[in-house]
Amino acid sequence: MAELSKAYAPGEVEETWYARWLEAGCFSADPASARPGYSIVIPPPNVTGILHLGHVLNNTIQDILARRARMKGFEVMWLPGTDHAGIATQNTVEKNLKKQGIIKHRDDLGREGLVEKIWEWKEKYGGIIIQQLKQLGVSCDWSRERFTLDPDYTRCVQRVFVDLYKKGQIYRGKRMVNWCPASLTALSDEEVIMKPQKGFMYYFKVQVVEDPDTWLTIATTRPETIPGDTAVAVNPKDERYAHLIGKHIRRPLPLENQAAIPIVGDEHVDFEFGTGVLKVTPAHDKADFEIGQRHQLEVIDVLHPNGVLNDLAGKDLTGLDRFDGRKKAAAMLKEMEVLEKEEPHSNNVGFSERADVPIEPRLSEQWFLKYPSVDKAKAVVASGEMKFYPDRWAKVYDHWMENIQDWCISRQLWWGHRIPVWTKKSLTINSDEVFLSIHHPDNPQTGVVTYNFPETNSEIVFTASAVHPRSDEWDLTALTDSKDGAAWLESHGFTQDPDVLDTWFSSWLWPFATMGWPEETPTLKKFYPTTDLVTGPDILFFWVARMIMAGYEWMGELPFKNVYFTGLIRDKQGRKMSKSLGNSPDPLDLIAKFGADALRFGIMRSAPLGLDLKFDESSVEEGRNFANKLWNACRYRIMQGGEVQAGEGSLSTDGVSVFALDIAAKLDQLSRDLEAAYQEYSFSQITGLLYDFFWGNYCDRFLEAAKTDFAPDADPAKKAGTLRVMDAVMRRLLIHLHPFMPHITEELWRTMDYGAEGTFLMQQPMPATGVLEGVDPALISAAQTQAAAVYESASRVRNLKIMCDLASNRTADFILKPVGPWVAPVSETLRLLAQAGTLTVEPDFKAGKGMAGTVTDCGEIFLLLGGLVDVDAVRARLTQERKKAEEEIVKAQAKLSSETFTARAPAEVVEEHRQRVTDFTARVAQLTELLNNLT
RNA sequence: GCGCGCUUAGCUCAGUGGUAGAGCACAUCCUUCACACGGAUGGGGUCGCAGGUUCGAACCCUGCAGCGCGCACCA
Repeated sequence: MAELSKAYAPGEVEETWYARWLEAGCFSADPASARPGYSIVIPPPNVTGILHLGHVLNNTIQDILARRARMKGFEVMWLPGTDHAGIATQNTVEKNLKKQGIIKHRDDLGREGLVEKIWEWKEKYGGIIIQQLKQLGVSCDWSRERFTLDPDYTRCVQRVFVDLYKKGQIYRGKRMVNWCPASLTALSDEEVIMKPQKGFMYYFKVQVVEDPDTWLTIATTRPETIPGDTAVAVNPKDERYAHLIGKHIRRPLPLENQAAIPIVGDEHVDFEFGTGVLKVTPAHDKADFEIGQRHQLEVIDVLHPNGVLNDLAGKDLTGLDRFDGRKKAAAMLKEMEVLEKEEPHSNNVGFSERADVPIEPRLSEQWFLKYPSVDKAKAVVASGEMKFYPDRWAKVYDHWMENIQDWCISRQLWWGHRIPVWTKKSLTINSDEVFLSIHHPDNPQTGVVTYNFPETNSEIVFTASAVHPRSDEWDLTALTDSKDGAAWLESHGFTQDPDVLDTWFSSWLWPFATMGWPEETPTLKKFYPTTDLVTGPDILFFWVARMIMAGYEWMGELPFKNVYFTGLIRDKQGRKMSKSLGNSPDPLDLIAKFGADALRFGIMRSAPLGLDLKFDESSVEEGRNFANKLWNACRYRIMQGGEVQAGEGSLSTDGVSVFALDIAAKLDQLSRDLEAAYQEYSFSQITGLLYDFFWGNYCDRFLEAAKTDFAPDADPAKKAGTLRVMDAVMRRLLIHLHPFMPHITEELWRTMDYGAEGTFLMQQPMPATGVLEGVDPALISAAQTQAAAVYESASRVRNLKIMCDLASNRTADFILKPVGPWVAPVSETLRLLAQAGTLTVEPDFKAGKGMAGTVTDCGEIFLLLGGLVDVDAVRARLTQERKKAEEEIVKAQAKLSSETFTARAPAEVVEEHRQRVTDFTARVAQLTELLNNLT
């Protein structure tokens, strides 16, 4: 055993062990292993991301699960990787290029140029977060690192797209979508966040064309869209307006085109809201679009994609941003004297999650997906086959699945998986064999035909649609998931769809696309489905739900058995971590300052199950202190010398003190409690158990008690026994602590020689049985009672010392009147723990006058310091104690005197109360005697 | 509007029906040969409010309030 420094310095230790683990291949997963499989796929961080505390929490949990599983005998695969994160990454790189003055607009580089720049960026910065994760000590199998734009991965995405298309789950359509005017792309519903906004409600009046005396008042929050209005709607049941249906009003804007637009009746209109008259702008509102469909209304789009008003908005508004246009339009209405009022109004507005600007409902041609395997995905959680922790998220999941909407999967971006669809327009019938086969009688016009190209060994899926009924012109759509197929299409004049797929359309394949799908690889066979998924509830719909559906659709099985949802990390005031607030500490700084183990333990200790975590640096400091304490406990063991008891096996109890037996019993209890807490993924409970055991029981009690056996004149056999127990307990404690604090435990394991040279703690099997297996329970129980009594008594004596105003370092002499013959053999330990000069055991001791004392579980203990005692203080203390005991008696007796209690409460509860009365009565008697002695 | 969660010591949180707990912070004492990143002792709580169930409620039920989250959304 080596010497240890007085304080633990984590820096070098952590680096060294991580390098050793990597070198020894400790993290690599072998699909051929005979051990049962355990797997986790990492939630892939954004490739341009840097490590933040959310990652620390999430990956520490995964590492704990992975390391524990390894020790429990599983072949563990933790698969790491990164996500290309379409919008976020393209935005980041574009912004950066603009900042550097390389481009002003993405078009300056063009598609290929920009994508090339993003790849350069990815190569340069893409690995940062992975390197940072390594500093945290995570045990991912780095040889399996994947990226969602790897060639193999792309092939999976394309294959899935083609497959869904063939199944009729994917379609293209002109729909109202959520348009981000900043990123210039469509978004899914999940990427829109509703935010309460303060704006104005504008009330303006319009004249009925057929009845010039009648004016209608319309309330709107968006007057800039008036030029796009193609009707006004009223509820047909609304008596105020029903008679006007079919007539027209004059649209006030644009000034140069004050068209007459119809008044239509539509049930959608709520006559309680506003004036009960709704302006209908089919191009810029989802509900309005639907009204437009019902009444065959014209669609007038008055906005450019970037949110600037276009020519159709009229000469006064064109060129203005939508928000400036709003003010201008309101001003114009006012000038026309049709603006009746504007009043402050709060409403919810959808914002683009990424760009944080209000989204614009916009009619555009997009690809949509009807989700596959919905029923199976719903059932697997509802039935409990897949478990959510905490399980309340199952309800949220269920609700979303119940109301599931088609997914807009196309994005008008360049960074991502390009949609594997090619088109050729206005083809006329000719001798093209492909076309002829599509135009087969069984597949008239729109059928899906798969064609295999022998020369390229690739499959292409075609559909054809007539440009006009009975015309000879056809539009062809072709899909392929192969490079050869793509090449064939390109060379035959087909053009690929310019859009890319939503990032999540690749992420949802993560659990199997990373394992070699569609081949039936050994990895898939061994490690799919994965065991645990650890993620945040914020991506429950984005990712988790979709992975479940994808898992069933292509693997025929669920992708993971358990999902653990972490909380959000907030600052001490409960605010979200954000760059602008500057309240987000850099994990690497924390690691440098306190060590990775300290960060891991600290964050886990303050992470309540299923709740947000309020982070404070002091928790990491506590982790550091804990590590240091552990270090010193081992250091103390080393200082005692003697052979270390390596290896497992049950503990011989010959000559072992009650204190040693007690700590061994508590260790076995700890092992059981930990197992139960792991079953519930209750990490704060686990850290609590470990902390209490080590600090409270092992250090504060056992280690101090053990010092009796290490005194120069102590019995060598006793010393050996205590050391034996110390080693057995510390050995297992290191095993239990290892998943949380891998580096320091590995270092101590080596230093203490607990394992054979060249082996690692991280590869140690978790012992299945307790160290006291087979030991007489009565023996253990007696030891525990005695040890507890000594610890309790020591505390009372220390308290007595302080009451008598004796400083901690003052020695004082005591007399102990023992409660039984077992006390004398442990009295030396009690003396040590109580910091007494002498502690004389005298069964027949009779206290004299003016003698301070205390009642303990070992017996009455008196202080032999007559004249120096602050009698008043001791009296006050004893009186207070007696009062408390009397109150307890009153409480217990009150219960016992109730007949309903004695009749209805369980017998053991009643008995317990009787016992309490007896115990406290005895205590009161003793305290009274002590008080009498005082005067 | 619907749903979910939270409310316990100054702070962060444990505590699923039977004696209210921990860590930190605070106060006092102690550098005693594992650790001052430490030890010892102590003070501190009508368990958000109001009802109900029960012999007994921090815990179960109902209502209310405050905070947070999710879904939906009316121009």
